[in-house]
Amino acid sequence: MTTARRHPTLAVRDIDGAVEAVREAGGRLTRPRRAVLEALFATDEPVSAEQIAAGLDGRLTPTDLTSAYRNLEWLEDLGVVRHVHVGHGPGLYALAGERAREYLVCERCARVTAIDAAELARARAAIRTTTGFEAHFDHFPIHGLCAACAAR
Amino acid sequence: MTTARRHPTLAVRDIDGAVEAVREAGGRLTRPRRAVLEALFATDEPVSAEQIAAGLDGRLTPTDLTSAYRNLEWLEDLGVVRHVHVGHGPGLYALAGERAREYLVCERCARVTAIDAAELARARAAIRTTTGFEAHFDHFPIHGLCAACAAR
DNA sequence: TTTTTTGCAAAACCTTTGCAGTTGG
DNA sequence: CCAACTGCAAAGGTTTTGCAAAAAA
Repeated sequence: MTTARRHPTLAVRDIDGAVEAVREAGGRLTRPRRAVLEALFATDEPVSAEQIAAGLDGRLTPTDLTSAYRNLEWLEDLGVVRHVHVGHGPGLYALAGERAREYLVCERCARVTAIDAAELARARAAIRTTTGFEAHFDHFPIHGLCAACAAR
Repeated sequence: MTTARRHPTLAVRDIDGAVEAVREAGGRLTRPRRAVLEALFATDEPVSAEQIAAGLDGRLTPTDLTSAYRNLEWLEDLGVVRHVHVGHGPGLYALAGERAREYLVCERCARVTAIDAAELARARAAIRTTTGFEAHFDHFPIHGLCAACAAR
């Protein structure tokens, strides 16, 4: 789970697309590998390596935790997976190609809000203008006060 | 090192100001407590608990790591200290009252840029308008590509 | 068959906790 | 004196590493 170095996003629509990407990269489609991919396709929000290894809390085939971590890293290098840090807990993994999402975390009520990356276009433009940075919020979310908590 | 819950900033200009704040809070000025404060005043960038305990790599009186953590947490509750997460390493601590700084981390070259919080006013305004969030970037920095890395 | 990948155990890393002993006020 | 705090040791939570065994191609 590295911070620097970013992998080009490799969008895959379904398991078959992911399998193709794995093959194309010269990787093998092992059981844990498939299990990790199936878990990621079975959820619509970022999940921890532990949840993935547990088969999304029992709904899917469980896998060894170490294998989950290794495959998540491998798939992240491939560009198929990415991970985000929400708070101080474990990193949360998701498919990189999913409709680009970015996260907002309220530091008071701890609520996590996911929004479409497009919604932050103006903010990104402002950051680009004043700092030269091309910012994104899908790895470290935006922290602050949500509307409700800010109103007090 | 909690994420939710935010402590009101208590700006102190120097060690004496910090000592006064400690006293006012009914706290004792112990040796480790003073050592932590001295370390924070002796550096102009966020430092890890380990660096603080090591007396900023030998330049200051070393302290027990656990005491450093406990005092940092205590001082953070007081509002005198805050911490920021830059990448995947340990949390980095700084005086909360220092000229408000916010951080930008390049995910390619890993360079960390500190800027005055005021510079991000327009970005914050854009985020407020589109999401209702009152954002700040002194706990989780802004991630993205710096100008140099984005240019390629 | 050959190379990749697994599964387990163990370590690494950062941070917190328990507790008997020390110390600041 | 006595509550606040320390220092050590030990545990906790997350992630990585080593290595012999298993399995994909």
